[in-house]
This record gives sequence, structure tokens and C-alpha cells, in this order.
Amino acid sequence: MKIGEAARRSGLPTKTIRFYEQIGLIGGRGREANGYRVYDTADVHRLRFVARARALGFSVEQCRELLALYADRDRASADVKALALAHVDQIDGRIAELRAMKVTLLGLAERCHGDERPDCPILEELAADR
Amino acid sequence: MKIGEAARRSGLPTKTIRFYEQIGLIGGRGREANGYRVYDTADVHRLRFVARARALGFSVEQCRELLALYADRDRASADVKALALAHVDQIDGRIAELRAMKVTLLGLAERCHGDERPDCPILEELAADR
DNA sequence: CTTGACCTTCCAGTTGCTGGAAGGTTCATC
DNA sequence: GATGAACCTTCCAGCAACTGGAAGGTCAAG
Repeated sequence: MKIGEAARRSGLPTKTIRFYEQIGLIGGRGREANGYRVYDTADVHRLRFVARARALGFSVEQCRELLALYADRDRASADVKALALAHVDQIDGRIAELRAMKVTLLGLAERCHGDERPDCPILEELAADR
Repeated sequence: MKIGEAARRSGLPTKTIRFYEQIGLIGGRGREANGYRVYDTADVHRLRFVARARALGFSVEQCRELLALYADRDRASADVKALALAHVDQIDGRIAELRAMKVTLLGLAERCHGDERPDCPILEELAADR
């Protein structure tokens, strides 16, 4: 099949598929006589695999590792689990950061009356000398 | 003062300060005879202001708006509050996304025994046909 | 006079795509 | 055979928000 169908079946834009090939993640194994890229169902599988992993927040480099593990029929499931749990830790860290921001912002917003007057604790806090 | 001291006082790297000037966010109002950038305490204030806003997750464009509001002595505090609360909404959305990923990942990891055997529900799920 | 700490500019790279321009191919239709 | 639509190709540029490095100018101390 050509890239358009691979895109339809994997749910990824053609641009993204070409990009993944360019960075050596997926594909690039075959061309038709006219230069068109050729994909098979295994390629589509890998594309969907990456699409799902990306949706779960894995970086492209992590996807590369996951694909390698996926391709290695002798991998230890412990390796995959370790990757997944390390990623959960990253996510936890990010959530903690965001929550801290939110708490600070809500604290500031609460002290701001939010009317037509110009005095605003939010700006005052941002501009504070501390 | 020169950029190095502005950096020390604002907590921002010189590279970042030059970058903020380049995008028209802060500075660019004076040079010494030798071409060195000149900063005053008001500039340092603005730099710290932006540094704090960035730490609270505001984009550079939002910082631009906040700076404009900060500079406008007649602004309505409601405008600032609205900006802050809209940003809280963005943060909430991001947190929700991350939490959904985490839940999915933990669910998968839980079902993976994580030993030397190759069978792994995490990879199976990523590769699933659905 | 040289060393070192500053400062300058410009260019490239990061992450993960996305858009557009300019062109080739294939197929159906007129 | 011309035309048009729908594909496909490549390359180049850009988004956010910096960060690093190269190559060079400036200035005070030793």
C-alpha cells in the first residue's frame, strides 16, 4: 500500500509518517518504481504502536526503545515495565509541577478582587522584590 | 549595569535576556559606546517579573500581555484575573491529560509481571489491533 | 603584553511535528 | 490527447523557548 492508505489505517498524517522515516523510526524499506513509498500491514502495526505510545506521553526516543523491545521476541517484560514505570515517574513530576503552579495561581487570583480597579495582587506578586 | 549583572539580579541567563530582547519582550533601549547593552533596575524588575510568570507556566506571549497590564496603571484587575484563571484552566487540562496517561500506564504495568519472560501486556496493548 | 572576564553577533540544534511550494504519477473523463 | 483530480515526491521554513558554540571586540589587572 502507499503512504495515504498507511496514514488512514494508522491514524497518523502522511507528514508524520515521512517524518518518522526521516528520523529512522519506522519504514524506509521499500519504494515502488515511481519512487512512491510502500507499506505493508506490519508497518501499519508499528505506526499504530508508535501512535499509541505517543498518546501515552512517551517521547519519540522512548518509542524507539519500545519498538526495539517489541521487535525483540526474547525481551524481558521487566525491561518494558521499567520503561513504563520510569515514564510514570516523569508524568508524576510534571503533574506535581503543574499542581504547584495551579495552587500558587489560585491563591493569587483569590486575593484579586477582579473588578475595574487597577490594584491587583497578581501583578504585585509577580513584580515583588523578593 | 551590563547584561551580566542584570542576569545575576534577575536570575535569568544572559542568553535568555538577549533572546527576550530579540523577540521584543524586554530591553533593547540602550547601549554603551562600545555596544554593550545597558540595563537599569526597572529592566531587572521586568526580567524578574517575566521569570516568575514563566515559572508559573505562562507562555512568553502571555507574559507580554501581563507586562502590558503591569505597565498600564489604569488596567482593571479583572483583566489580570481573567488571564490568570484562563491559565489555570489550561493547567487543569494538561493535568487531566497527564493523569489519564498515568492511569492507563499503571493499569498496563500492573498486568505485566515484569520478569525475565518475554510476554508483556504493555507491548501487547500498544500493538493491539483495535 | 598578555590573561581573563566580560561583552558582541550569528548560526545551529533541541522536540515533534506542520505547512507550503514546486513538481512527478496515475487514473478517469471528455 | 488534453485536462483535472487525487495522489505522490522533495526540500525548505516555522512553531516554542531557549541553549550552545564559534569568532571576535573591550577592558582592567598583573
